[in-house]
Amino acid sequence: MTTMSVQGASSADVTGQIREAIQTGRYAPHQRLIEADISDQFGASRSAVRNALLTLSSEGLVERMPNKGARVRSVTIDEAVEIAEVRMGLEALCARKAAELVDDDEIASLRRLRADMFAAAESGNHLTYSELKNAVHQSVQQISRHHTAVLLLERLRAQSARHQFRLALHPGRGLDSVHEHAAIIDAVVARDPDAAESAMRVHLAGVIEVLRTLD
Amino acid sequence: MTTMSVQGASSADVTGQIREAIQTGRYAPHQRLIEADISDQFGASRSAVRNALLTLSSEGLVERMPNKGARVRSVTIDEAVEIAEVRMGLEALCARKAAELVDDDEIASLRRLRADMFAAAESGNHLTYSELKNAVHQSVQQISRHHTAVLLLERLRAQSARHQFRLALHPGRGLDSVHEHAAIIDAVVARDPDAAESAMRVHLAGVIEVLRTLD
DNA sequence: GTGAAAGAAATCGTCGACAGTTCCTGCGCA
DNA sequence: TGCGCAGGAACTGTCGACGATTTCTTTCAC
Repeated sequence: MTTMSVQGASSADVTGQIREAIQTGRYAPHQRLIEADISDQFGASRSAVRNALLTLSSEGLVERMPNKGARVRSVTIDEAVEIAEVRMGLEALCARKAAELVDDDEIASLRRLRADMFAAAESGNHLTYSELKNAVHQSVQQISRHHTAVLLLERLRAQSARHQFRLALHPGRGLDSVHEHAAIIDAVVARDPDAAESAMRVHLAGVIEVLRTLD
Repeated sequence: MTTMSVQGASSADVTGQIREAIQTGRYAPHQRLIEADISDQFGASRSAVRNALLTLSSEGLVERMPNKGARVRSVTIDEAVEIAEVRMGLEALCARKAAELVDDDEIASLRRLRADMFAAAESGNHLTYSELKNAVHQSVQQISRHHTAVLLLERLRAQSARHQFRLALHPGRGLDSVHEHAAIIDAVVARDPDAAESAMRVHLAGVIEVLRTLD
């Protein structure tokens, strides 16, 4: 191999890097994203960056104004509430489907998750507890086998990541939350679609409630 | 202006043209979309076409395999059912919000729509009747002021346009459908969120039922 | 000083060319 | 005949350059 490739980071790589920079806050909300600057920053061509911004725009992480450039999309509280409301509809659907389709292995896995969650909650380990809560939602979605709903939920989660974070360190929340998540698991494990959908709705209604008071 | 622009159709134009070609069936489902061919066909540059395909892929109208090209996405019956299930969740949310937020002008407009719909149904005018049914859904979504849900519904509708079409000329359907749509309107006009959500769910459950038997 | 207009700078949008990848085809060989 | 393996055709992917548009700055008349 004598001819070294002169290509920098490819389109897909750059997309990932920018996405991470947005989600970790290295690029602040509402910050302008200038193609030339970013391409320097990552040692990629401007086209690669341009494509990345196009992709991220379709994911809702970036806002683009024709001829005026892109900026990090900042989701207002109102929008975060809208997103949570849509999530409620979609996750309710997933919970129902999950209760219909869950198999024995998945039931075992959910039971383990439930136990771990209680353990983490009692030992006050907030970080792993938070991760386990997310794992509950993820599991339910996987079990539902509903590709369309899961895809949309993924995108919505990315968009509201920032608010999700603020929510996580909201005081007082977490105690009810354990039982809400446990109720979801119990309903799915019991293969009761109505109860599963209802438990998921109760849980997300609580989330929306807190979101509304956030400021 | 002495220097004529040599630019062909721009990215946005091409996107629209290809989108239409897909939705009207000029590009058949599963047909390969070769960038060079299309750029000839529309007198546009290959980059313009490429961007268009990227956009349409994010809208779910086109499928792209890395290094292997794009093709018209063909939505299977199973996927169409999934999409309809998600629509049920989202439109139920919109119906609920619409019943909460509807103002007097919108109520008047809905009443007119209701009357027109019955008139078209009785006179056997299938084409305008079908358009009016769509108008009901559109109106409810507009009234709900739920940008997030409306945006997602728009995309889903584009994806399942073909099945929507087949559904329209399904025999026997249309008679119940009138009353289902009327029930939705009545509930929103009565400002009854629970009834509105429920009426919308009943209607879309019927749609899903028919979809499942389609083949 | 103020405001409009001209000019310059910054940035996005588009293009054609070339590089890289996949897929097909035909050839040699068992 | 069947199989592997060049070689080439058919595409997609990436790049740097140029053109268009917006935004900032300067200039000048009133």
